[in-house]
Amino acid sequence: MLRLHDTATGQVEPLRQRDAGRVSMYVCGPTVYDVPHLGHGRFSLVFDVLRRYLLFGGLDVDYVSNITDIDDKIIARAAAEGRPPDQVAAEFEAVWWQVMRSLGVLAPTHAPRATQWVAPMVDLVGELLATGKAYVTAGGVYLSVGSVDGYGLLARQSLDSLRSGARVDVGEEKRSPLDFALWKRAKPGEPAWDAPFGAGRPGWHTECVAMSLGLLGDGFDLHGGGADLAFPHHENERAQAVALGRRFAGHWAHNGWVVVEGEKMSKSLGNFTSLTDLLQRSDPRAYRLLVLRSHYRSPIEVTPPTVADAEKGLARLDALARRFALARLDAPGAAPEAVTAEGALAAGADASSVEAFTSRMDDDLDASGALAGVFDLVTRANVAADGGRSDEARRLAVTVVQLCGALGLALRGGGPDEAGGPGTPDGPTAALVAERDAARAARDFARADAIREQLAGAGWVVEDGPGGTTIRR
RNA sequence: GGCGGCGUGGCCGAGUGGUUCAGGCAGGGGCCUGCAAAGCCCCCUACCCGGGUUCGAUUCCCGGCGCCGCCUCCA
Repeated sequence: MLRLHDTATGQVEPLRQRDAGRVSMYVCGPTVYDVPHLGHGRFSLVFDVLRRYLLFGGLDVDYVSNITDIDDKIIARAAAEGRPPDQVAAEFEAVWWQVMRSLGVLAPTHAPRATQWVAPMVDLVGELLATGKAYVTAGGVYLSVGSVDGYGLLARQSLDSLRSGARVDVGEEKRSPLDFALWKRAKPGEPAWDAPFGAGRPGWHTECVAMSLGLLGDGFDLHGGGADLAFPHHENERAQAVALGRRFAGHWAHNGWVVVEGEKMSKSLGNFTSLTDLLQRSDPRAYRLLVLRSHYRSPIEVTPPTVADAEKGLARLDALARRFALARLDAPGAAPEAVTAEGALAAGADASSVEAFTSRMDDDLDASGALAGVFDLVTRANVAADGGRSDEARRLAVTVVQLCGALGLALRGGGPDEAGGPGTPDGPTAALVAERDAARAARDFARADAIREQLAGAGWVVEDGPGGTTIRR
């Protein structure tokens, strides 16, 4: 049974299910006003790993992750570029899904767009007004947080203490600095939807309430996102649900930062902040491995050296898959379909290793520890193979591939038909390989080395094994 | 000002009141190999500082120092 840190209590607690055998989770998705950055990648990977691990345990998972496609930033960018906001949103949403695919993130069960949920949001704001806990101003509708019991839970601070630190914007019509917009009245030229309290657009915090409750129902199991969403975003979502007397998320999970050279990543810090850049420069699986290597709540350093380190770790895993000609879990995309414990065992994985993996992961998703166990299996598999114990070796190697698959890591066994694999050498290249084998058989090592140079020049890594020369990219 | 987190061996990064241990990467030495690559073995080996609790603390408590984050849009 998975135990997971809950931001609301500050404790690691069992992740309870409202409906037996089924987990309902909501993860705050991106505002699509720009290309995704490393932080988007991290939360997507973290919650993908969580989801996969729940699936691994045989649970069904309803996974909802939204697209915020109407927002001040989108409007600002559209205005700056002289095009409609929905065009900006559509462009960056497309980039988003493409990046998610390349990271091997399983597609959400539902991926609602804010603009398609405006009607429920208008209803929700109307209900809040009816309770008297929300109020209308010239600029829109605000929620009075002082009327909400327990406001500050996720910040783990009292309302008073939050108030004392709050910065007050001049010119706002809020009754309290912490009150937040449920609805923003449209200024001329801005996109607007009709509402009884004035045409405008929803405030950011409102959409997640409407969509999570609408798609997953009251008292859904888990709400997640990056640590900076805990306050105020998630707190403000919770406040709305509480104000309406509805049961909201049963458990809150937040992942840690991406840092660059010791500081929170920011767009001003140049290199590697864009996820698309990272994925162009390195194996997308390396970022997943990097994320898996540290605890999900810890900050991670993502820099060229740490990425390179992860790529080398990946190479060790791939080499094992190659040695045993395993790893077909990557079809059809960059990541495997969900792997279940049952499926892993049926595929021949070692039961005690699966158990060890499970107990690590059950402990607040200790992926780093689980991964250490996997690397241990790599060594054991190689040792067994070197020692001629091929059945044992194969069982351990299968375990590695299956457990990596459970974490969403597709290993590459070097098969020519493998998605994302090296591809089949063309005729002339294959002829060179054959010629090199002949030269080695004839002990013409000068010729063999020359051919290796030539192949290396074309980007092939040459490996001589008992069965002859193999090459790979 | 309020609240929270972190400080581990060359680097990254887990974990724990006590004999041996994370794990990866890098480095050194060996084995294997025609040479490489891959693989295996061995070595390098830590817990910010000062008190306290304890038979014993890197692990618990207190204090200090340093770093980081949230309190404002932010993954």
